[in-house]
Amino acid sequence: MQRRDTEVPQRDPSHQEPKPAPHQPLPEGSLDRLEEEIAAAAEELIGEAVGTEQTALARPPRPELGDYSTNAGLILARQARLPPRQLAQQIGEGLQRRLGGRMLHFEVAGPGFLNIFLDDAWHVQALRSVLAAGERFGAGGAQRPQRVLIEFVSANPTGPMHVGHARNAAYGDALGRLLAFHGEHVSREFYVNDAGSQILKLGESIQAIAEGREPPEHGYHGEYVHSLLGAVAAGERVSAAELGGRAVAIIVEKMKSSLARFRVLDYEHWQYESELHEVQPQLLGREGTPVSPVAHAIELLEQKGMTYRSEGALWLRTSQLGDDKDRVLVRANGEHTYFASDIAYHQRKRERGFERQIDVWGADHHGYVPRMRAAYQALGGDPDHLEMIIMQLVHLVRDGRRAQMSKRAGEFVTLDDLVQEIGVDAARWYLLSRSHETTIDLDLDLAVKQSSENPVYYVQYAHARIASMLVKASAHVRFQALEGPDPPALHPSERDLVKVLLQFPHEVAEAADRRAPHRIAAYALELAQSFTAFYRDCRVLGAQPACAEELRLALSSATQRVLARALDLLGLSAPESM
RNA sequence: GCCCCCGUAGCUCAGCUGGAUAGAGCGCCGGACUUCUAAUCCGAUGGUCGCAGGUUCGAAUCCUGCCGGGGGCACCA
Repeated sequence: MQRRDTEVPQRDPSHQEPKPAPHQPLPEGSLDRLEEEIAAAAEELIGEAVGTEQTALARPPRPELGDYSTNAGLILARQARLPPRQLAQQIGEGLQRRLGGRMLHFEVAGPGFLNIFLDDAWHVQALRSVLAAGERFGAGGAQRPQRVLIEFVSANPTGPMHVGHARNAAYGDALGRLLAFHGEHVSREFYVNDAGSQILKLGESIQAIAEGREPPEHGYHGEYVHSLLGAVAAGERVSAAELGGRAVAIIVEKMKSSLARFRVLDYEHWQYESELHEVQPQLLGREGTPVSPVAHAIELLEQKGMTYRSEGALWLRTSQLGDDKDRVLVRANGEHTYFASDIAYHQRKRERGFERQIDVWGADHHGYVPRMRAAYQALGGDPDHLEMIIMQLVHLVRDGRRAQMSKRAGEFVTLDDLVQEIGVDAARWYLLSRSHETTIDLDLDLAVKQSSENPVYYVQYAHARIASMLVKASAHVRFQALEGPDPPALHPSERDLVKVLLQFPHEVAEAADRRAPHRIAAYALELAQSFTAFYRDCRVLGAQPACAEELRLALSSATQRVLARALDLLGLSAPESM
């Protein structure tokens, strides 16, 4: 074993840092630590601080190329004024002095890669660091935790949620879980568009059907409207507006239960658009009297000189802030546009103290992005603090051809249909294992047929396998601390599994920073595969010597924990048995 | 016309803030169940990374142009 005091990187030799307590070792097995050592070795050579943003510690494509490789020699060659291979060689020598026996040897390869070969003790120590982190392994990597508000789904309350909403729901929910685990303070909201003409139309449609008439032109048809007839009692005379309001209440309740079944974590707040038009006692306007949030936002924009009147309407100068043209806030007929409500909503969110707002929108809203960003900026917000994530569409495929999703044509797959047909886990995996930036083709018949082959079950199976194994083991082995002597030699599959586990914090950080939960799905599959290979190659229960069994149980336990975490981040279940 | 997304194996998709011989799942073909869960495993097949230039030691990745697919360009929501 290396002496610890030779391994502490001394970035500033003149500053005496307190030695770490013997029982609180630095996370020697962590990749951050390894990167630090590489950077330190490079700095020692170059004699100045090096930019490590560009350098990367990677897993080489083939095992013969070592456990890890770094491109530091290539990236820093210019700064060091050395040929890349020569620099890599010297960094390797420095690293060898720092890591001592933990590094078996190194090789310089290709144009200047430094390939690093680590010994078994390094891997065992790495596993210990994973175990020591416990449930927090991979958590809390956020640089500076912020109050983040994610608004997602926000389906119009005029009909059922379709597969597009399902994708939005799965994504927004997973992103929320991911950011929270990463260390952000996450809130979730659903924006209910319960104002405007569409709700009136909905009321009129229900009225018409209740009275045996045809719904009005551009009204709502179909079974779904029939299911809302409970909003009006037999013989009762109510206005279309009132009826529309009642229908919204019913639909929102339906959406809540559908989302809960889809395992979407509860929203902190359901924001009704209509409330943004109501006078809020605590919100004082220019005149010193209470105003509505919409009026408040418009006043602010007027004060900043960002509005003007033209053709009877009130306009916002969004074209000054990157939009193609100016946009109307108040129409000539005196009604507010949807845009005005949305501005008020975003302003309220900011005033409520959210430092970052993430809106998850459908692809059909992408043209809306520049004006919203402009408005946010016009109100004094930092445009970088408003993220509008555009989800690409889910295309319905029937008989190998794309079909338009249309309520009238019956080509309409709802969130509930999807859950009923293939289940929550398969549906979520299907929607979350792909980037939100790519369109998805959904052939429901095919999805049903293939649902049993969904890779999600492979991941869950690995989890269940470990669970069942650990139940058998727990009676006679203590493994959590991994206190025994290191086993004689690790199997390649054991070393590989350790390295895949070590990747997890990095994967979480990447997925969170890039708003890309699908990376977690890819990682979960890779981890399950590595575990299965390990399970195939290494007998766990009863392995000899005892320290080998202890290590393998520890490895299994750590894997189970990370699998469960990855599944949870995607809102998937982690069954104990299958 | 302008803007956004996509084009990678038979299919569905990863990889895209530049790294080594481009990956996975499914499908297809051949094999493995008295052994810790066979919802598994092993092997085989499978690619002009849409096309053409450019930048670079190095391009699926960055830049430009083109082709193809999808979506959006309201005093609708």
